[in-house]
Amino acid sequence: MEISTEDKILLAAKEVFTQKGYAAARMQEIADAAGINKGLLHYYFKNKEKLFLSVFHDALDNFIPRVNQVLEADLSLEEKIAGFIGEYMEVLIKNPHLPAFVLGEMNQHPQEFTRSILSRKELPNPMKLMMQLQMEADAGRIRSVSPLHLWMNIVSMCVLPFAARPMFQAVMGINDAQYWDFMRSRKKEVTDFILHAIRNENN
Amino acid sequence: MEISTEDKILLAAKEVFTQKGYAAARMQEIADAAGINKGLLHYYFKNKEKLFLSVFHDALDNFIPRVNQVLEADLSLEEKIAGFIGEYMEVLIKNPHLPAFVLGEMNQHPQEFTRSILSRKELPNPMKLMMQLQMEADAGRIRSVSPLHLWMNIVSMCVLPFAARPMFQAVMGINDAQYWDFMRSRKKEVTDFILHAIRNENN
DNA sequence: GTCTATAGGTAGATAGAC
DNA sequence: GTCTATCTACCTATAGAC
Repeated sequence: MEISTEDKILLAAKEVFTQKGYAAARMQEIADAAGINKGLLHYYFKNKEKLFLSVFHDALDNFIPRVNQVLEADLSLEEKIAGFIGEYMEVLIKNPHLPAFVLGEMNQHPQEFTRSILSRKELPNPMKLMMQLQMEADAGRIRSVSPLHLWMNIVSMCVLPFAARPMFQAVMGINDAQYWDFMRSRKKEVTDFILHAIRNENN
Repeated sequence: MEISTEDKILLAAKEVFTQKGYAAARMQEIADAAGINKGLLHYYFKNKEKLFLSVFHDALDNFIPRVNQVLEADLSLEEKIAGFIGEYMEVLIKNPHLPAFVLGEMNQHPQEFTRSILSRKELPNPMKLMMQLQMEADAGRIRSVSPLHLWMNIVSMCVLPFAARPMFQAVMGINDAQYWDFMRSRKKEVTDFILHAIRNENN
């Protein structure tokens, strides 16, 4: 079972684009990484932009459905928060360059990104989680917090440590092994942190 | 009191570099934005990389001392956390493109970034805050939490909402005014969130 | 489908007049 | 200090043989 030329290209392109960004990526380098030549690259993907969009959308399509599955599941609030953080960080541990890549590119082309993301089949959908938060707060089972801020807080704590890795390691003086130890311990740490933050003080 | 040509260039370069990134930025566009021509650009800054580094380091030098001043001040834990978040977000509100720019560039050139940041006069210095956290936890005045994780949590909640703005607005369907309302309300919201998360349950 | 060779355009950098 | 003109290199994309 061979790996098709198209998949070899997509794999190589993912590597180069995520590490260098669209503008600095070179078609030659992608061809080299895929073990083919530039001509063949244009045979499969008419131009650089089309190849980039394939990589970019593949990344989102692998990501969004997985977290949505947790967000839309029939789980208690605590289970859902723990499940979301676990799933989200699991995907990022396997794709550690994804956050900086997506953040960088979408800020360099915000209007194209917005058009493009809104036309996708699936968007991140935190609505059910936010409704649950509101209900639990109304029922007095958790502290009353802004669902939108809480959602932003959860995503921030999951995503930023990947994107800020070079600064974090430099400032803290930690090596790669220590970084990954820290990241692995984060799933539980962030979950506990959030559950404590929304605990009702009257319990 | 005129603005010097060099400052006009730096200002224009900051705009173009922070929005397009190093690789996609064009010397021609910077020259146009500064109201001069390409030749003069090379007269003041020998090449593109030197111009970029001036912008990049100016950004960090404007940023790091301001937050360090709070981090190293003689304040109670609660005041320090509130002060840090307030100062950090205040700077970012005035430079909203900075986070995605810095995150993107440092991930595209991690080794150069690491060399460069370590040779700067001043690094972000959360040590005193982290010692305070440890002491308060040992004294039982706050819940025992990992200082390193807490530090990462605070920074994450401050920084990511700027870098993730296009995704956030698209997914939530909110306009620019609503986005800025949200961001302005975040200083207090994040501070409260953290203070609740580290509250000691036995109080 | 896969390759080589090259066209065509663009951008960083320099030379030199004023 | 500031400008115009130009050189040189590189990179995307295409043409065309196999």
